[in-house]
Amino acid sequence: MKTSRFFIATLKEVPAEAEIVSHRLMLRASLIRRVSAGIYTWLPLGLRVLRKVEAVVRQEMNRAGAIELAMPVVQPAELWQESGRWQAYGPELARFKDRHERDFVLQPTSEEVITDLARSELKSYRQLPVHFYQIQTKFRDERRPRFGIMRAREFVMKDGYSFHADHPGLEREYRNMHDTYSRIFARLGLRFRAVAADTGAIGGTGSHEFHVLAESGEDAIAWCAQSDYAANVELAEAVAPARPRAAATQPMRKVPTPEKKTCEEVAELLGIPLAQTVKSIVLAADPEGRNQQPRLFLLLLRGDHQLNEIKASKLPGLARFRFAGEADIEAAFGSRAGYIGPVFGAATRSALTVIADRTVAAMADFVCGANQADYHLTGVNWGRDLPEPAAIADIRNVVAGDASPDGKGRLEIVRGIEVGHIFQLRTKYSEAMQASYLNEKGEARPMEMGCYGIGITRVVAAAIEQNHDARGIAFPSPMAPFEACLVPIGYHKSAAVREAAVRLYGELAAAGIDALLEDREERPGVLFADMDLIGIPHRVVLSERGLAAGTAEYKARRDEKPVDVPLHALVSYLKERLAPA
RNA sequence: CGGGGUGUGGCGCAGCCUGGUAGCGCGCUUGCUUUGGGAGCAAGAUGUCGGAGGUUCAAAUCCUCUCACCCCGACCA
Repeated sequence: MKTSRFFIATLKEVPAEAEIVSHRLMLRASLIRRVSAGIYTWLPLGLRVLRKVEAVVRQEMNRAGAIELAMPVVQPAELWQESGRWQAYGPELARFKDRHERDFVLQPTSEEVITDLARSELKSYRQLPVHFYQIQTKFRDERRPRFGIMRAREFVMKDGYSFHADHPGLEREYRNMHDTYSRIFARLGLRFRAVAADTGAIGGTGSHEFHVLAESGEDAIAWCAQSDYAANVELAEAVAPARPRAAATQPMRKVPTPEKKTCEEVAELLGIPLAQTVKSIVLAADPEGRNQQPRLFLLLLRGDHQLNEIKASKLPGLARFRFAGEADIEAAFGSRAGYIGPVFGAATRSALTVIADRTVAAMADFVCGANQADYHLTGVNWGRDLPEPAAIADIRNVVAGDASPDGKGRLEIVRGIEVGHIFQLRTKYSEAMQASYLNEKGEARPMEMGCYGIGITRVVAAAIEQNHDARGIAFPSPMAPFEACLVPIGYHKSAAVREAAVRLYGELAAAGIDALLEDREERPGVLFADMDLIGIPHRVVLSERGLAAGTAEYKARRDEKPVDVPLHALVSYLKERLAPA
């Protein structure tokens, strides 16, 4: 491809709309342009990148035995009513009526349509297992689209759905997809990690997320260098301290702490480590009934730890909790928020449920609020100053240095961008939509289902987050818009350079190298800057000087300095660099 | 949805407080020079100042309403 006949519309300045690196670079490099919030045009350069990612995904999915099909973007409401998602999905699901006033949705995923297909086409165990997938546009009316293509409303996803006669069959395919996804992201040249994810209400062994590691990632991942444990922090278990609780060494004392409300302030005032303090969080669960009081829960966490709301919501009675208000707190504790604690009389105790984090349950001589404004208690000990906690649970986020739940080392925390998710759906949809098959005995059985997604468009943004420098994008070769570029110096001045460039370009094309010939009438600096910005991984420069010496100059995008390569050896040299396919 | 912010040539911004000829840089057009890391000089073109209403002799500027977009929180590929 000649650049003069392609569309490159790079920007020197960053549009004000962009905040994160990948978004800025995608705009500057002319990969995308915004049309509306969370809705983008993929310019020719960006589309090439997208297609390359798709190609790798498609190839590996096919290799894994999945079969590609294409389902509609516009889907009838009836199927969604049948699965229950018409009611369950909420405003993220874009709905509209056609001219006959019939309801439709813009699909955010396609479980309904695929299950509808399966129930009408798959009748016998002999037809199972089967795995269908598509690569196609999705729409989710996000409450807050952001970061350009990273969290768009319209995006491209590879979504696959597998059907099985039994759970072991599903588990086999699940492992197959786990391996396939790992191969895909490895082939794309990304540093990634597969992590255990929340399985929600469905349960089972079944859900992993694939995260591209990047500082700007929205998710925190806990992983263990000494084992293969990795989990989303939302899910990662904080195990109980290995050491038993120490014996009490201090008497309980009430100390004045005027205007010091947070654990940090109190620790600083008293000159003690933050880890010696206990913070008290009050949650309220509103009852279904009309005039009943909300039930209050006092959650105790070490001062330097954070509440994990997902874990809390899984405790009995807290499925739909909210944070208690000032009024709730004062009514129960007789003190302002900021000074409350677990040491109180029977009246208060009967009004609420105390839940201590595992770490707090093992603390001794700790500091907490005194349930009296401007006072805290020090030297507090379980069993002596207050009853042993009624309930002990894991309610905090893990932090770096925590023991790994598999007992094989310590956890580290890294940030990641979720680009893939695999899930064992089991029979959720097949039961709701009566997708059953006949087994060997002629009995009807609901199909076991799995679903598997990769955010194709997000992969592009994530790859840029992970691979960029001051000059622009440094695409991993497998997803670069072009594999190599040929930059002749003086293309429009020197017949020798022009002829050499055209000849070499022909040789590269013949060798199957997807190269870009930079023939725009611009100064060299402009051309170099553009090629660096759009992230072409390999660059060859031709000049009169080099031609006279019988050499061309080669530089990889990430190299500091170029090297001279004899012209006659250039194609084989390049092929070697491009190598691993 | 809640909170914060921004809308001025294609892009990045100043001007607004204190009302009075709409400006700067980049980009674009033409010409000359330049040509190994985003060139120089000269001459140009491009604005209903997001929209509507109001105050005023006069509104980019003050007031009201509205729309769009961005950023921070609960969700997901």
